[in-house]
Amino acid sequence: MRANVIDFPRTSGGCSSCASRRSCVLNSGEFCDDRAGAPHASGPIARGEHIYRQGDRLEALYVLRSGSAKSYIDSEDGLEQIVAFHFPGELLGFDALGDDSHRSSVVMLETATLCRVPYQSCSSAFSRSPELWTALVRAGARQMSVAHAHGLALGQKTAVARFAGFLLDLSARFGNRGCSRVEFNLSMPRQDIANHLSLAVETVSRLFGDLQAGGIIAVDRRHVRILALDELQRTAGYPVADEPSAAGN
Amino acid sequence: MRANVIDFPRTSGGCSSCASRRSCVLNSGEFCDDRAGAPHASGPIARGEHIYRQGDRLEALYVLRSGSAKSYIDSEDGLEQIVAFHFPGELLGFDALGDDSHRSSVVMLETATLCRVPYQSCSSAFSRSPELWTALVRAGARQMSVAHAHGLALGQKTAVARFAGFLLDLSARFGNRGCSRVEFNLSMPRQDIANHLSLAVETVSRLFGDLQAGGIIAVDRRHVRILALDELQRTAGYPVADEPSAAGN
DNA sequence: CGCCCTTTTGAGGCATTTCAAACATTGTGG
DNA sequence: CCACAATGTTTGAAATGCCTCAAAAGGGCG
Repeated sequence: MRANVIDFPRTSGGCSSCASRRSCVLNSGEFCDDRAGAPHASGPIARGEHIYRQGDRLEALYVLRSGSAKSYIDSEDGLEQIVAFHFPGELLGFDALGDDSHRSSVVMLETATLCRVPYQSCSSAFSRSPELWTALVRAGARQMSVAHAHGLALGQKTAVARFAGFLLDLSARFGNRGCSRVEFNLSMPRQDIANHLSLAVETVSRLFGDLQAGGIIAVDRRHVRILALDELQRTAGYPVADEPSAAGN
Repeated sequence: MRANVIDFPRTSGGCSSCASRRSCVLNSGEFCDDRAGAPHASGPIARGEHIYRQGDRLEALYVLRSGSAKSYIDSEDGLEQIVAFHFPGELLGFDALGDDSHRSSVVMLETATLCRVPYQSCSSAFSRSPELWTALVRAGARQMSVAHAHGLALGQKTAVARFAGFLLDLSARFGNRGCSRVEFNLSMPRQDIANHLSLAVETVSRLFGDLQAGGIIAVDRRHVRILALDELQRTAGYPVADEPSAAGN
């Protein structure tokens, strides 16, 4: 259990030398090697730069290799919603497969690198590398579950519960990448957290304060330490011990 | 424009005689024919019956042939969220591809029939019928966009806007199936609408009343007529003419 | 015909937003 | 290196949209 790192490692080169290999959606077949045509890291992409924008024609899918990003959608009436935050190993662009044009935009939260997977059609993708294609579809289906769970949280959970759930989600994802589950740095501003959870920035700020006052977390700017994981889970609505579970709606 | 039917037609037999063919996710390749092994209609499934439940192992994907259904998820803390309503031609079960177990449950809202597409693995599915598989993945990706849009609505739109958007969504989907866009029957109770939009039943009831009072719709139990489509769109937040569009969050 | 489920209506409460302003932080140019 | 501007964060007080609670009316079905 070497889980005390609080920042993602960064390497260059092919998959075999990739620090994010362990949690990479591509890491499930022999295609993940330093062969010609295999996925490879891009050059560094700066914070604020877009990988693609809503409406862009689908040219490639991407896998985040290092750094972090957010994807968001714009509605016809000018609303904007951050659909997800992304960390190394995660698939970007799946939702463009519907009609070959991106239905969301992706922008980096910090300097990052990514692997580009050129795309032409499902058929060619599958023919070229069946395992790769299979892994991508499975990752897409998982994203669907995440989206649904997020929708449930947005509609039915209180502000604290959503917020606690957000921290736990980050905790788990960092943990899965070999980083600490209880201490990490947020790569996004409060505003982005607020938008993602559909809360006012002020509310997010207050929630940080409340959880800290309750001894559940310790916050310093973007640095977060989880002091009472069980309490945080309880707050998020996850049954921890033998609690009375609330009936839905 | 023969769009004056207010109920979905029902037929039996193969794809070539399917009344829902025009809007079917399967209708994009030669696999959609009355060959051996091609998709075929099931016997009638009664209202309240489940096709599969959250946690069930993935054995097949389904396409709704007639009738309507809802899919919902249960959270660890007992909350339940209706993720989507389904109409003829739509794909069911995509989210199970992530780890081969269903992440949601599907139950019929009225007596229905569906086509079963046995599933073993992405590879076998693709090998057996590349076009079918391609169509399914594309449908899955489109569902992702829908889920994201729904999340945006849940978090950032007011109750009326969500409700109006819901009616417009139904309107469009009925229209795409050759039914009337302005007059239709709801196949789900108020409670289900409320849950899907994350509102209280009482609120939904009041919203029906409000829109009717405003002359925008006419309601009689589950029968709905849209009297002022443009007003409804405005209410939903869609820019109709040259309106001031609100800045997002 | 009567029971039960669905739908409607009313009144009050509360979680979260909105508005307003101070404060901290980072980056920039002098 | 410091002043200044721009951005990000925190805190307080008032406003509000939707929910909760309570109860009655309407329809469907045995």
